[in-house]
Amino acid sequence: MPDRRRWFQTTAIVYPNSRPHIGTAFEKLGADVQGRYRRMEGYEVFFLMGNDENTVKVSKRAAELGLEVQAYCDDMAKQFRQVWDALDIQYDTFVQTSEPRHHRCAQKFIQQVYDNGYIRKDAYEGWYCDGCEAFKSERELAGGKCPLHANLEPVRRSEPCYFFELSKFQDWLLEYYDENPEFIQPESRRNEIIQLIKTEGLQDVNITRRGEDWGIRLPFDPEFTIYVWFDALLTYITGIGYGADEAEFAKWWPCDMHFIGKDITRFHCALWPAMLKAAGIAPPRRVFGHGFVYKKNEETGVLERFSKSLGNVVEPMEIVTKFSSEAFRYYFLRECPFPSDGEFGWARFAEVFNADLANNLGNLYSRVVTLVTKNYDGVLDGTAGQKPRAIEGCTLPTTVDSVRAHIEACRYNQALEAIWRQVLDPANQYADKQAPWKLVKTDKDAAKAVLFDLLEPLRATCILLKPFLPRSAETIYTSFNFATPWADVSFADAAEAQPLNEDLRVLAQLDAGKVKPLFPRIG
RNA sequence: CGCGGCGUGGAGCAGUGGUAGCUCGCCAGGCUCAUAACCUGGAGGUCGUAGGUUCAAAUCCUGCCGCCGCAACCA
Repeated sequence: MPDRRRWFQTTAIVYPNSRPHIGTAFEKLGADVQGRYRRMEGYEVFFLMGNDENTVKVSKRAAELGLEVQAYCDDMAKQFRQVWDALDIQYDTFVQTSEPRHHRCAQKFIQQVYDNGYIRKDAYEGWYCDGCEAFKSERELAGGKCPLHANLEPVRRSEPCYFFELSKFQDWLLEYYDENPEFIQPESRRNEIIQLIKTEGLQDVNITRRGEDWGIRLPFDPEFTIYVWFDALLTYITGIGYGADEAEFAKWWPCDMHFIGKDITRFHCALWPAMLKAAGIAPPRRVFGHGFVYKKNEETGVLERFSKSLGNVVEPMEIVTKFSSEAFRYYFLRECPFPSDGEFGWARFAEVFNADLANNLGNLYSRVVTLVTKNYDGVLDGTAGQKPRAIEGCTLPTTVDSVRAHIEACRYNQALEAIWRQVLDPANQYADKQAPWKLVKTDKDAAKAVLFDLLEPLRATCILLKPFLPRSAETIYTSFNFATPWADVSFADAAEAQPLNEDLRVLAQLDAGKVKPLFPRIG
């Protein structure tokens, strides 16, 4: 057991050749919930994000726009961060791979791997397209021609390069997977990778490019630059001090969770641990390959991949501006299973928002506040030191345990479902059954007790929702004088009623005795 | 036989051997504190298909059909 529980997590490093879309945001969101949850649970958390800028595509894009590459990268990084900030992604560092620090540390790393004897100079031979000025794989040349330059004949070409000897790590990797069943998550992805390696095997990979101006120089042969994958993965260690601040690096490494898209599991589950092993560094603890979000075509009902050519890209800011970051967060976390695929459609978005946020949570909050305000002037006398009675169908300790388990397995949609079905629904049912608005006319104390009971599921919900909807949960929670300060709440507090030192009262700002709707219905 | 995933009431999903469940939508009723919100009840499924194993299969096995991902500006 480490003396202090710490949690280091990362999200995939993004190519900034276009602005982030919903799918990119989905990943950041899933990681954010995990990070916020771990913080609540007392972990010291470090959340690393960044942009992958040392690629030919980026320099081309900058050239198209007539910008200096660095200026272009800095501007994109700014734009990305604006989006992440708008979505309340709570990250601790944002690495740009064009930073001098990253360059230095990456060079140190590759030198180490070279010194350890896992990089060899050889010749790369393949089909080269003069139009693209790049090598093309057999697959890309299906039909014998480059799909982008059908008028040109691909030529056989050979050129010097450096190979990373990935094949040497195949057995070690399979062993590592075997000994660490949690390494690749979810399980379906793990099976996929193991199967892939067993059937196709791992080949040595060319990790250099020649004749590029933009990128990181190979320290032992400056004619070459480091190929983007080898360089990008290093962000995960250069961002926490590798090669610069060894104490800091030792504190955070190995990584507890790399969040990545399912398309790049190979790089993170095979290449990355092998690179680290080659440099004498421990492999990461877990890699989580999340699913993709597809766009539901509102007219045809067909699911499409977000793509510029289809013109169906939805930018996160569009939703945040129209609705709110909380609405954005809720939809994707509740509606799209993180471990597998999900879909986005405007109609569905409104449906989910209205049903769960407006009608259920928002309405429960507003009916309770109104009842307490109207009938008791906002103060429930005599509730100091009291404990609420349990509501039928709502066993908080059980629910808290299952929500916890779901979050730890990144099953965010199931965590949210549990909160709604096991806490909020019973609360609304209890309200209806006890009818405190009626009871208050005959037995004011009994009605008061019912309202006091109703506040408990609301309080627990806020705590459980804190990683998911940080703003709304805070607004609701701080509408009352609950005992534990918002900044200090943990899941354990949600399971057990916390007696107050003073009578319970409504602190929310009211307009004519009513709260402003937190989630105004759409439509 | 490249690898992998999916096919459950109108829509979206849960359910890995033992009376088919949830959300939305729809219909009827109740309530009126609340954001025309809330609560109760109902209609609607032979769980893609054909076989097999079993006392018992949506759930295990096999064949077939259909859809999708892994290779392309794209997470």
